[in-house]
Amino acid sequence: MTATAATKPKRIRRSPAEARALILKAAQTRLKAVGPEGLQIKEIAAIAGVTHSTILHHFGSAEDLRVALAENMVEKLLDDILRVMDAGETVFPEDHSVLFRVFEVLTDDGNARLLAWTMLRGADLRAGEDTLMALFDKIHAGVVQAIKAAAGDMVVKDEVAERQARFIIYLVATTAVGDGIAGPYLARLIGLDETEATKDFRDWFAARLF
Amino acid sequence: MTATAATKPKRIRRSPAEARALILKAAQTRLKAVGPEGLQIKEIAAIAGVTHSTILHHFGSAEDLRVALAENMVEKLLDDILRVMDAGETVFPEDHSVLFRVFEVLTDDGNARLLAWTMLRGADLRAGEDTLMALFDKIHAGVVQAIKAAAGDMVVKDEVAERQARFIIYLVATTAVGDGIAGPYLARLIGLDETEATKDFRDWFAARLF
DNA sequence: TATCTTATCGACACTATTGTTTATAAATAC
DNA sequence: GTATTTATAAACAATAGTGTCGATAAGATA
Repeated sequence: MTATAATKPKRIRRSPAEARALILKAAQTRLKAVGPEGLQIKEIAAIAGVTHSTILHHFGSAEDLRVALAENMVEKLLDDILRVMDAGETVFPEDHSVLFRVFEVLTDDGNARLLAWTMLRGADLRAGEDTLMALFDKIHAGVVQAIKAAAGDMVVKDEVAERQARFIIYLVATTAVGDGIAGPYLARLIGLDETEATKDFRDWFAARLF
Repeated sequence: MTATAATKPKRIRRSPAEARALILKAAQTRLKAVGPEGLQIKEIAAIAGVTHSTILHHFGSAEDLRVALAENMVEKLLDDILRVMDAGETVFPEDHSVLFRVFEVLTDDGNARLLAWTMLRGADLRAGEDTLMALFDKIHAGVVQAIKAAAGDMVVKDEVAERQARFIIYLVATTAVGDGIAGPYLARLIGLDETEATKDFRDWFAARLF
């Protein structure tokens, strides 16, 4: 509004990496605001302050942008979980922070919805699979350790613990995804209030994981 | 191809209820084949053997058809579960058939995907809520009974059992929904093969529900 | 039989979204 | 300073999917 600000804003030329990051962030904002059905490139472009053809230039297609966003999210999520696991001395099962973090990111931030949306559209989500599997391996190792810790004096065979760890991870992941999508609806039907459907349920769930 | 069959098939005029049922069934077929993203009224119309404007006539809009389909599915699912619960003498926790039925309907028939799709589009799914809540109440009662049975000689307070039953139902529902959507993807990442991700996991899950 | 209702159809119109093309300007290299 | 690259933009084209309209015919009612 100032006189000096009246200088017409010229074109901003970003590096590809910067542009992609900017657009992904705008998409993330849009996702949280209106859900995955609002994820159309014109809207995202408006938030990012670019035109929709710029997005197409960097991502190839609208679908590819959504896939990139989902992959980006999964990777950040796993990374985040690993950091929480590494941070706490007592991870499982006394400490519920890891589990809460999973729910927080997937449910509360709308990422489960994005993930579901992307998958329902038949996207492959294969890119970066090696990275993700490596991250999962680390998480798996942490859970195995937690299982043995929870067993106390009892000796747990490696194979048994590893298998159980995979099941636990699968359970947590599917539950968080389902919670993120159908949680509010189910809670209403079943008769759980806000607190019960989130904090109470998550505590109850965490307590009986091991 | 026969000469007699050459009689031009006249218009078939159905009752509204019949027409709706026919269309819903076609939509269900299409859903299982290609997932919710293929649920477009022209495709459904082709399967049902009617034109897409007939669908619009009976359901009002394409979105309303999807909502009707999802509601129809939820109601049939709950009804089905109740029937399984009533049928077996020993329901929970020895018998896993109820749980397996939930996964079967939600995951294997693609209904979790439909449900998620409908919810992600922001549909309300409020119609028939009273009916659904009544069904849920019955299921809840069955689960409470199972909890007490599982406790054996130990006395379980009504309040405690009822609360736990709600959590269990919530857990099963969210898990099945998440499994139906992200199951295959997660299984691949975690390293579970087909059998482990379905039968084995479901058995393991059922065994530790109570 | 005559009349009325409405389920069905076919063709068309509308809109939202994606993708394409051509031009320009901002960095970078020489 | 000149040339090259390419990120950005604006206008245009294409498409898919939904919804509308008028006409027709199958039953229902009298």
